[in-house]
Amino acid sequence: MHPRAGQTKKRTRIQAKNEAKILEAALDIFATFGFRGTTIDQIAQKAEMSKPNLLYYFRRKEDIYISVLERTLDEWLTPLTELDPDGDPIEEIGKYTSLKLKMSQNDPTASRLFANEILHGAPMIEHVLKGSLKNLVDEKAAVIHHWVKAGKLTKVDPYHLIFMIWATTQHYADFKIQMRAILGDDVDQPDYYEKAGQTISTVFFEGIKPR
Amino acid sequence: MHPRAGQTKKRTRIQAKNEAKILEAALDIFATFGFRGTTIDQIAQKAEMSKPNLLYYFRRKEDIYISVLERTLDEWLTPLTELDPDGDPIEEIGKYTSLKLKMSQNDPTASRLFANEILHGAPMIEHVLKGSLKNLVDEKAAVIHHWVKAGKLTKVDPYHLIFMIWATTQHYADFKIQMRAILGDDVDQPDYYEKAGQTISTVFFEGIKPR
DNA sequence: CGTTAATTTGACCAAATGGTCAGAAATTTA
DNA sequence: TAAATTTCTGACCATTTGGTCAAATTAACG
Repeated sequence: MHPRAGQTKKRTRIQAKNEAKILEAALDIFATFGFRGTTIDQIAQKAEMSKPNLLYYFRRKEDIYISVLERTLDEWLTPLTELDPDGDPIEEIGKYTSLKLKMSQNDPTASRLFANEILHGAPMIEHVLKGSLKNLVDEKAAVIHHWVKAGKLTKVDPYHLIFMIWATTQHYADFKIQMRAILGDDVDQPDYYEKAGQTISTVFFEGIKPR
Repeated sequence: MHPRAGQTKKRTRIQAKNEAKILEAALDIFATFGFRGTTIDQIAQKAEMSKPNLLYYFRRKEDIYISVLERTLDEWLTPLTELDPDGDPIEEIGKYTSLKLKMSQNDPTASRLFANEILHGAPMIEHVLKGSLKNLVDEKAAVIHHWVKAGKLTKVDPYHLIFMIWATTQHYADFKIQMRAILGDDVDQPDYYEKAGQTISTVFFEGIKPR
């Protein structure tokens, strides 16, 4: 029987293994070439199986894509959920920024996957953006707003601050090729990200205006 | 005779008009769907001409794409060239940031076009990135380095500072759909960008740590 | 006006690609 | 081991799409 036919049916060992293999391969390919730029054959080749066999597990290309997006999304949102309202504002934002930067360093494909999707109008995950993402951001923006009101942060708009953090950190995943063109292979060494983190921290906390 | 056959040949009135029409249409489509996601038919339709007629002016899809990239690139690099070594550092960086943000507001397609190209590995413009872009950035990074040495800026790495400015400002073009999902239609109003500019300025100049 | 050159189009082709299907091979289960 | 079920594959199909071409139409020019 087809593995997707019944959702309640128990998953086979082979099924679990192959689905994982496909999704892992697909993440890489989709992140590099986007949805339309990716062919099923590419994924199949990377997952070391024939195209019809891959289509035995996922009926349509779109199904693979959505699965990959969903699977990556949780991991992607987690850091923001950990922003603690009761913690020290500077420390909390520092931790969050640093964590996001680390994710750009260690798993740039996830960032690129979303960048692609959003650039193309987010046709597949618009409802997620307007749903759980919006809710989460609204919640954390309120936390930051509270910190500002309490005088624990300079007066800034919480939403734009969050956007700035996303922008600066994800830039290190999405635009790494541009950085490599400018700085050469230094960008592949760990101390590159250390320097990035230092600069980001300094600018975010102190600003560039000397005192 | 084919218009592309002889480069030195004078361009017809019709030729100039249609080429411009094509490139304008192509910018929009390529920025939205990327290179592979774009079909010649889409561009032809938007430019209000038949596909074979479009191919009369540009032999291959790639030719259109490269033309669009080249045409947009100059405009894209101009602001950085205007960073004046003899000006006041804070003022110069402020002007640059504000100009880039305005460009994201008024011509987001250009930003998205490059974001797409770079995300996909910059296959068409790698040589430009390693050439004129690298040179320009090296030059301006030296200027910033000088400012830092002179104590006119907080101690930050010039390259990472430039990357931060790119990231934050271009984010408002590339990720506008995500912002709209979170903030609604406010993002289409002018005071949205004003608020963005204020927040960016505050963070960049003062930092978020209250004093 | 009439000739020449530029422009436009419909019809068409070949390759790429998403997806199907009948049946072979392998695995599980009784 | 034998039947039942799952997994896998080669061959195949339909559509999309980049690109060609001969011929028709229009514009330019002497």
